[in-house]
Amino acid sequence: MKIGELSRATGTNIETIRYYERIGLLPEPDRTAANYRSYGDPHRARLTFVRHSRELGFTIEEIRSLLDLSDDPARDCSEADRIASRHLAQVEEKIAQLTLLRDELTRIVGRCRGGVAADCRVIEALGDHGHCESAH
Amino acid sequence: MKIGELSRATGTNIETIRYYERIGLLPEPDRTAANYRSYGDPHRARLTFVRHSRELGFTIEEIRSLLDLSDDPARDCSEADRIASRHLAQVEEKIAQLTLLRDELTRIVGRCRGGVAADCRVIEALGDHGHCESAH
DNA sequence: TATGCACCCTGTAGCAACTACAGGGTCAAG
DNA sequence: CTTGACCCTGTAGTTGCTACAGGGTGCATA
Ligand SMILES: [Zn+2]
Ligand SMILES: [Zn+2]
Ligand SMILES: [Zn+2]
Ligand SMILES: [Zn+2]
Repeated sequence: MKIGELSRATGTNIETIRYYERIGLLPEPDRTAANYRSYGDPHRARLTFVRHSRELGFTIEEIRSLLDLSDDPARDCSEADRIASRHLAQVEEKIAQLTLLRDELTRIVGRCRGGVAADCRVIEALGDHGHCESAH
Repeated sequence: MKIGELSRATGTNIETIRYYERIGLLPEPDRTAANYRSYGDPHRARLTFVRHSRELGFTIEEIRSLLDLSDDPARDCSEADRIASRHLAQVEEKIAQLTLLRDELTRIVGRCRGGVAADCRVIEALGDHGHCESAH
């Protein structure tokens, strides 16, 4: 399969596929006589793994570790568990942070009664954290 | 006040202050005889506005628009309201997205029972979105 | 007077994870 | 034989900083 086909099969931008190869996340595929990249099913599975992990928010380096692990089927899987748990914790923290932000923004947006910039409570609130109710 | 003092007064990295000047977010300050930047209270207020807005998640371009607005006190403030509301909507969307992610990750992490990588349900789940319960 | 040290300057390069060209080659259909 | 779709490499841009390298300035101390 050529790169365009792999791109369509996995919903991945062609440039992104080449990028993953360049950084060593995907192995270099064979080439045709015309120097075109030629992929097989293992490549497709690996790229699917990468894209799905990215959609779940894992970083490239985390994915690299997870791939190393799955390349070595006899290894203990506890590292995968640790990586996923740590990532979950980060997502939970990010949610907590954004929730604080959302509450603060809701308060700020609600203060505007229209008028000129000089009197705008939104602009005033942005210039002074003292008007905030949380540490955000 | 010199840049180090402004840095301490606002909790902003010195390099960041110079960066904001370079991209035109902060005006070029006067210079001392030794070519050191020299700031006054209006600079401090402006930088405080920028930092607080950044902490609330506004982009540099949004902050640029908000600053333009507050530089022109007679202007109608509805644009500020629009920018803040749109940002709030984005934050809410991000929270919704991360919540889906969190639920999916929780499910995935919960599947690991230990053992070798070949049998790991975490690695299996990462390689196949078919195991997911939401669109995340 | 020398010298150490904290501070300041400019300019450039790096981070994450892509994305977007420019400038060229390949191949099948009409 | 040309048109169009596809492929190649290499480089530069995105966002919002951060980290030097390689220099200059200013004040206190030995
Ligand atoms: Zn207003
Ligand atoms: Zn605040
Ligand atoms: Zn496992
Ligand atoms: Zn999924």
